[in-house]
Amino acid sequence: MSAGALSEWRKLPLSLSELCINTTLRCGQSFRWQNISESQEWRCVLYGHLLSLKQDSNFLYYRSVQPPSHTFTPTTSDDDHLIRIIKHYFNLTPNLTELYSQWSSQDPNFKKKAAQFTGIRILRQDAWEALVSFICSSNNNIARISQMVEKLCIHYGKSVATIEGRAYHDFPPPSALTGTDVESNLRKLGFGYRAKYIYQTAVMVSNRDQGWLDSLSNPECPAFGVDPSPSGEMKPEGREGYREAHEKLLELQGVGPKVSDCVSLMGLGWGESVPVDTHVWQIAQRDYRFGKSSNKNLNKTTYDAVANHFRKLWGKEAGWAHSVLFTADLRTFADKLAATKKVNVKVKDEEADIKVETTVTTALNLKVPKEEDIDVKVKVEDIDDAKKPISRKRKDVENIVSAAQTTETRRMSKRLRR
DNA sequence: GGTTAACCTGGCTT
DNA sequence: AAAGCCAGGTTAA
Repeated sequence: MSAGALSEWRKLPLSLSELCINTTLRCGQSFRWQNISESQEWRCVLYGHLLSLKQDSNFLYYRSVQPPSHTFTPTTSDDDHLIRIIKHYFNLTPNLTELYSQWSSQDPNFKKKAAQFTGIRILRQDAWEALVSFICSSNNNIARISQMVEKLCIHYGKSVATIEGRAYHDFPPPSALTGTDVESNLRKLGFGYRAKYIYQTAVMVSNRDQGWLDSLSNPECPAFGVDPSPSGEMKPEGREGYREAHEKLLELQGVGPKVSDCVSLMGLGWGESVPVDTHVWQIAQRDYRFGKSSNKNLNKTTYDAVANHFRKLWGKEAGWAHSVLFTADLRTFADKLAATKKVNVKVKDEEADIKVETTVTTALNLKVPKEEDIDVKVKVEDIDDAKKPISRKRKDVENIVSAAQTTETRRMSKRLRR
C-alpha cells in the first residue's frame, strides 16, 4: 500500500448532460464513493486504484495516487490506464443526450422529469461488487447499505492507499469471504440476516469456474479489459443473454428478481434490465396506471408486467431511463425540485429570511395524483437552504418543500412529505 | 403455484 | 425517553 501523494489533476472533456457525477454517484447504484465536501471531490478504489474525481460544466477532472516507484509526473501508460477505467466504469460510450431525447419523445412523463435530472448514467460496475452490494440492499436503506459495503472493504478488502490519514480499500474478491467465520463476523459488523447470504453466495461463486459471473455479461458491454462483441436481438422480455443472466443469478442466496435485475443492469451491462422495487412500483402506479384494477400488489406477474412495459416504452436501454425516474423520486433529491422552485420565485439570498407569500405554480403539484392528496397547512419560517449540505435531514427537506408552497393551505402528496 | 410471515439493524418519528 | 416505523427484498413454509 502507498501513502500520501495524489497526482495532479488531469481532465477529460465531458458535458454535464453526458455525465453528472454528483447525481450518478448518489442515486443508489454504487454505495462506495466518498464525497469530500471541502474540495467537491469524489473518491473510490476501482480495480486497485484510488481514483479521485471532480467536475465542472466542461470537464471531468481525475487524479490518483502515485505508485511510490514512479516520479511525480504520471507516465502516459498510467494515464491511459486510468482513462480506460473511467470510460469503462462510467459507461461513457453511449450518447446520453441522444438517449434522453429518444426517451422524452416516447414518454411525456419522462420528459417532464428528465429536465431536472440530466447526466444520470448507469455505471458499469464490477459484477461481484454489484452482486454483494445489492444483496446488502434488501429491506434496507441507502445509508446503512453504504456503511455495510464500507465495512466489507475495510475488514476484507486490500488496502490500496492512505490519504490524509484515511485508508482506502478495494472491494474484496469472493475468495476473501469464504472463511467459516465470515457469517458470524458479518453479523457482529451489523449485517443482520444478510451475513449468511453473503457468505453462501461467496462460496457458490468461488466454487464455479473463474470468471463465471463475468461470463454472464452483455457481450456488447463486457467486463473491464474484455473486448466487446455483438449480443443477441432485442425482445419484449429482453435479450436471450439477459434472461439467462437473470435466471442464473437467482440461484444465488439472497438474490431475488429485484437484486438479480440490479446486478444485470449495473454489474453485467444489460441495459434492458429494469429492477422493480417499491419505488418503481409506486412510480408505475402513480404515473403509468398500474395497480388500478385487480393487480394491486407487486408480485411475479406485476413485476414482469411493469418491466416489460418500460422496455416497450423506452427500448433497449430501458434500465437507464428507469434510473432517471427512480432518482427523481429519491428523497435525497427533493432539493433539486425545491431549488428550481426557488429560482422560479426569484428569491434572492438577502431576502432568504423573509416569509414567502408568492403563489407558486409548482411542478411538485403536477406530479401528484388527486386521490392520494391530503390537506396540509404549511407555514414557511425559513427558506435559507441554499448553502446547506446535500444530504439533508427530514425537517430540512420539509422546509424546502414548504418553501415552494405558499403560506396558505395547499395540497401536497404523502410521498413528498416523506 | 401463488401468498405471507419472519428476518437484522440503525436512524428517525412520535 | 421508550416504542414504533421504515428502508431500493428474499426466503421458507
